[in-house]
Amino acid sequence: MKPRLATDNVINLDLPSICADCDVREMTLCAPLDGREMRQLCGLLQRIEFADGDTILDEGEPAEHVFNVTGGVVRLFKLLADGRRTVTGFLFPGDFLGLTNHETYVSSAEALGDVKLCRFSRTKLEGLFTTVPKLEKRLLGMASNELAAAQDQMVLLGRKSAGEKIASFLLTLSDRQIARAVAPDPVLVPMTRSDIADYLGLTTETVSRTFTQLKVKGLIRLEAGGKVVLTNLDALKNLAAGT
Amino acid sequence: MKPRLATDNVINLDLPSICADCDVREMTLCAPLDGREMRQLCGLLQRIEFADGDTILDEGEPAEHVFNVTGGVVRLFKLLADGRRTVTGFLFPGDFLGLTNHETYVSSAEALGDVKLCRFSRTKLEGLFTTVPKLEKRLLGMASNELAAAQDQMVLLGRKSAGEKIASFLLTLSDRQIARAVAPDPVLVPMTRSDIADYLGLTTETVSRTFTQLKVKGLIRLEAGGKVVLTNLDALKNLAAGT
DNA sequence: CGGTTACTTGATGCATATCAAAGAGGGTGG
DNA sequence: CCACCCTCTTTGATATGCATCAAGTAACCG
Repeated sequence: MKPRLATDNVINLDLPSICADCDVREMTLCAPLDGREMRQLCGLLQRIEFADGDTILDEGEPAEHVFNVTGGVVRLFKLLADGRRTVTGFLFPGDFLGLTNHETYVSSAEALGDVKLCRFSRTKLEGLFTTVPKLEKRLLGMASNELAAAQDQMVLLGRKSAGEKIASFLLTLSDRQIARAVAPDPVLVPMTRSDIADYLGLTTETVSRTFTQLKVKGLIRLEAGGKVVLTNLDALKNLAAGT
Repeated sequence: MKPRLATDNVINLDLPSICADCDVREMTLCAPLDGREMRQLCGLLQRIEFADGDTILDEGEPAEHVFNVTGGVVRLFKLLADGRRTVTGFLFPGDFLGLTNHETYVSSAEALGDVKLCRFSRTKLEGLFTTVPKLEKRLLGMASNELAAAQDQMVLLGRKSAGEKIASFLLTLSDRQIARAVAPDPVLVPMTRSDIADYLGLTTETVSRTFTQLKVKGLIRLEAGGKVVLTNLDALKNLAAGT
């Protein structure tokens, strides 16, 4: 809940170490920027951290900031009036948080374990668009990718069986590990069965049972610490694709 | 032959008639453009038409063009390997088609009845971004809206019952009619039960049964020509919100 | 009008939800 | 360092909402 500002008294100098040692720069908003542009952007960001379960922002609240995830995992979700929850996505280092065309956020965001973010004032970032159009182009690209992922998720939610959903989920996590230069195979699953269930339109029990079934069928192996080894990648891919 | 004052409606007279008599300009990409910019954009578009069932573009094919829908309804969909279909959206006049950050389209698009589009070369449109940054800003705004809608659809697909899905669907259609300055109440439903089913993650039978149930409960009235009268708007809204 | 496609309705089945309870970690305080 | 507690996970038994299978009916169109 209470963000800890890592930059409380820091004046941003020519080479702010805050960005110089950022290890996700190539995957974020910042990727296309040159040194001078980086300094401009870096000049208006703050680093903040959250602990497990902390609320980062709430759906419907004024969208004053946007964020880059620099460490940890963020859970995005929306609620129905009676409490039913849909997890609309999980954000990993390099992902962008808070994009909206309205005055308010469209999903809520919570920390899933310790989370590090860099935070920008939305208006200040938009102010940079005129002098650094690359930024806006980059944001459009990221939004387009999100949109494509959202459509894949619609296919998953609307037309896939529980087994196909879990298989797709694991493969997506694996692909995202590759994108972050993490080995694809032991898939790290930091979220709870309940989070997964609300992400895939299932219940925790069904998620658990389906993991066991995939294990019994020899497609995966469950290891301690939420690690999943993909023991039959081809079969998993076929299952995920609906073959 | 006319003065080129950038702020004047007179500019319309200078526009090619193809854009001058466009009745969805205020809802499309073009909304924020002034007369001179409109002429630039208009100079590189083509008007094309499709008949019912025609394929407009295919998922996976090279994304060479982007489109504005100027008339009719477009069905967007994705297929699984075994033929299962998910309708990822319906596009109405003013909607944008073909946004992607990849080399290829991410969904297929078909005409649902007669459709009129204006078509742009993707590279030429992107070329305009540098001189008309408003265009890129506008596209980002539209993409952000799409993203918000996609997340609502995830909630619908993952957590809503058949009745809640149909209610939400009808209310969304109604809202979009308002956005196009069409009366909200007789909701026009030009798509088949099968299209609706593939959009909501149901079967045609369940869609049909659910319409009948809503009719029996007095929430809607079904009329000829695919018109649906919302006879109890509050109840429908409560149902859609999950109350 | 006849053929075709879309829609509705009914009977039955099944995948997943729900209800219930027993393990399995994981952290904390004694 | 252990014992306890809390939460998460797994497994089992049962229920149910929607899918599937199967006709019949209405709408559409050449």
